[in-house]
Amino acid sequence: MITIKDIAKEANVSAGTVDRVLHNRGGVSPKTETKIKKILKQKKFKINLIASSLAMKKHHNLATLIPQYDEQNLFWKSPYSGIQKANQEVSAYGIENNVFFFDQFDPKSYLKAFRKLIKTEPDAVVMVPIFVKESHEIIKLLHLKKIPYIFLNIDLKGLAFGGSGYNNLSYIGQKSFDAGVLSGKLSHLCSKNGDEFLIVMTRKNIHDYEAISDRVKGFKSYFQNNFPDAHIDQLKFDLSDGFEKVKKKINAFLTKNQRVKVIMVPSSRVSYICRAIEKNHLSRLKIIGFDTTPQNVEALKKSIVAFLISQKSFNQGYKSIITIANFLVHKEMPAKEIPTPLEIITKENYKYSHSEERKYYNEN
Amino acid sequence: MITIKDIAKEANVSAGTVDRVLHNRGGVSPKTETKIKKILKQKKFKINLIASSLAMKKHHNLATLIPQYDEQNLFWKSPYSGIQKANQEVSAYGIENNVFFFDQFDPKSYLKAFRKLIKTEPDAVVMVPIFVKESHEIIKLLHLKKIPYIFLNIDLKGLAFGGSGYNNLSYIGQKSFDAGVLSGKLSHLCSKNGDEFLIVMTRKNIHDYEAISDRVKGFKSYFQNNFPDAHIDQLKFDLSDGFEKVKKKINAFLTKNQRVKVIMVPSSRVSYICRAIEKNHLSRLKIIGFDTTPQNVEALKKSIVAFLISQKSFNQGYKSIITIANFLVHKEMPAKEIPTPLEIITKENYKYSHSEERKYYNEN
DNA sequence: TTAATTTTCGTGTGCGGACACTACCTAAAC
DNA sequence: GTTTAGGTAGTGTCCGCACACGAAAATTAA
Repeated sequence: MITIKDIAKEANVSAGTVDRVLHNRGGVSPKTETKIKKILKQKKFKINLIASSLAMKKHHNLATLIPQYDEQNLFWKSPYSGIQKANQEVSAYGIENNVFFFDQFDPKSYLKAFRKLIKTEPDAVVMVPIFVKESHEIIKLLHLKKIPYIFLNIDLKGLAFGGSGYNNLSYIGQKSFDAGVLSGKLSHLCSKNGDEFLIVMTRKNIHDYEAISDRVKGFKSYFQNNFPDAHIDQLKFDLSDGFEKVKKKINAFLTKNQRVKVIMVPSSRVSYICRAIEKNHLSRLKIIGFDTTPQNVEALKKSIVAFLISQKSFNQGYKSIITIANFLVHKEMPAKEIPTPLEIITKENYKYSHSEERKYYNEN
Repeated sequence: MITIKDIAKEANVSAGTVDRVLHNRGGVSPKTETKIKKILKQKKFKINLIASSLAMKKHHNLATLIPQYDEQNLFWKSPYSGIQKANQEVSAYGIENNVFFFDQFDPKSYLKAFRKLIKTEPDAVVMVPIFVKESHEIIKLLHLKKIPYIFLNIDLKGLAFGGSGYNNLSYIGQKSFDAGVLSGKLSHLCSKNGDEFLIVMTRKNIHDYEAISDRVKGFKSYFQNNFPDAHIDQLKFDLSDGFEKVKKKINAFLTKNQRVKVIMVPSSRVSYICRAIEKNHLSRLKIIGFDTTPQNVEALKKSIVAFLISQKSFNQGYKSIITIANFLVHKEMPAKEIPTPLEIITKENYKYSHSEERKYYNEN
């Protein structure tokens, strides 16, 4: 292993000078600089990240703004776990992360949580920009204070700051449209000629309306581009609809439309829909949904749901922190978009798919 | 962040004493030991791995024994890339890894490569135990020299050492049987009542016979457990069969058996089979294969292949090195089996699935 | 009580790099 | 010729931990 001292000796300079060259910190004459650079390349010197980050140890102060999860809505538990795992890892690098929760249905709590957050004067922010208007306010302030921020799970677009869009360092999450395309492909693969398709939308999680509608668009686009004659129906439910009403409506529809053989639920509420469907219908149906919430996985294991498309939200949370930590510590510029894999989960491969998440749970 | 010094101050002892407690190195009176341990827990002290590994920096010497890849057989390129990536990362921890290649069809080259390997006196070995008899010899020697070893990609079983099996630290790879079950599920999902299934086996890669036959067993078991009436045919080709012969045989079979609608190829040679199948047959077929070799991905993108089941061999290689490095540096005992996810790849999600591998390629 | 041991613990150094501080040298200004 | 500023380069300290060495304290033997 080549060290700075090795290079220094070779070039007849001190370690300090080599260091200056390595970090372009100036104060080195062109002659010695080129000499050192040559030796650097020749010996294939690479900074020892271990030693480097130990020596740097500035105290960085992160902040994270994410929705609170509860038993009704377990979706946000997963990214939070990933964030916790990452927090543990980066703490050795002198990075501390404060997490601030808000109610995903209450914009006011969002702003309130942010106000708390900003008081900690973070060096960078990871946020889930659920509410459009409020996020705009928040980001304006972050921009003003020159605090870098990244979007987690939701890719807020907008014509902010004179049409150039938001200046988030990165977006970490799923490409919803492509996820929809994939659900279209899977739907089609497990159908035969003449089968009809049904999209069931629930408005329970109003916030990710964007993502859900993109999935639907992707789904439709798959068929438009490949099998434009396919017959696609759509059912919409509202927050206010009770379970019984949903049940009645959907079963009536399925009774009337016996050729519907595949159902796609573009939200994470597929298990809810499954519970509403009567058994005599279930047997002829292939059902495709999103996200591996505990309830959805249950339905998958019972073979009620054929496919779940996972966005590995645990990894999303994990990656968001690691990404911003690398940015702060090693000045590593992340990609503007870090798309999550579109993971196809079935009853048969589930147990292999979230091993890291489960491992984390077991250890804690 | 809590440091050893913080603990020492709190306990009125020196850092050295805390260190002794932390590593059970003895020489500490029971009184102070319990006192320190209490404070350790109370303050939730965790060793700073960064500083720790910097201070430890013993020089570890790894060795890897894997098949050489070539244009005929690109499968082994992927794990090698993963290994290279890991090598880079662990080099900062003072770990050097020497890779030794052999011809996957030549047991002699396997032994020869190993003889070279053992001369470097490695502290641990990562190996792909392709050849049963020769591996037995190799492992006997490793056992004798007390060199820990892990299996990569192939899970060699055997009644060695008095029936207890091999003492590999870990196996990193796919659970072939379950991968077969998954292929069965996918096959079934994209079939309808009355469709017949065909398994096409090539004997080109004779070494992973075990894995391939396990996949077939898994495939069949899926149907036996769920749809025992399913009609499953099987075609076998030999190394000696030329492409033309394969072509003739398979097309004749498909012409005769028009109800065959799904083909499963349990090896990584699915694209080869696809090339052999005439277009008029292809249009009615759903084809499922294994491994994302460049040729297979090509067939996937052309919608000839419906599903590929990937074992993420890049990650396998990567993980094998990381695992053994953690074992050497942090004495972290790995799980006896580290199964790779069974990743379902389609045309639509391919681009999101191997991002790390591609990122690595781009950077190098 | 003192000497000889053994047990227990404190100190110092180094891992590789980052960075502040200082020392030197040259050249321009006086 | 002396002063001074500006550009270069060297030195030292610290990051948090591991480990060797030896000192102090406690115990035992004489």
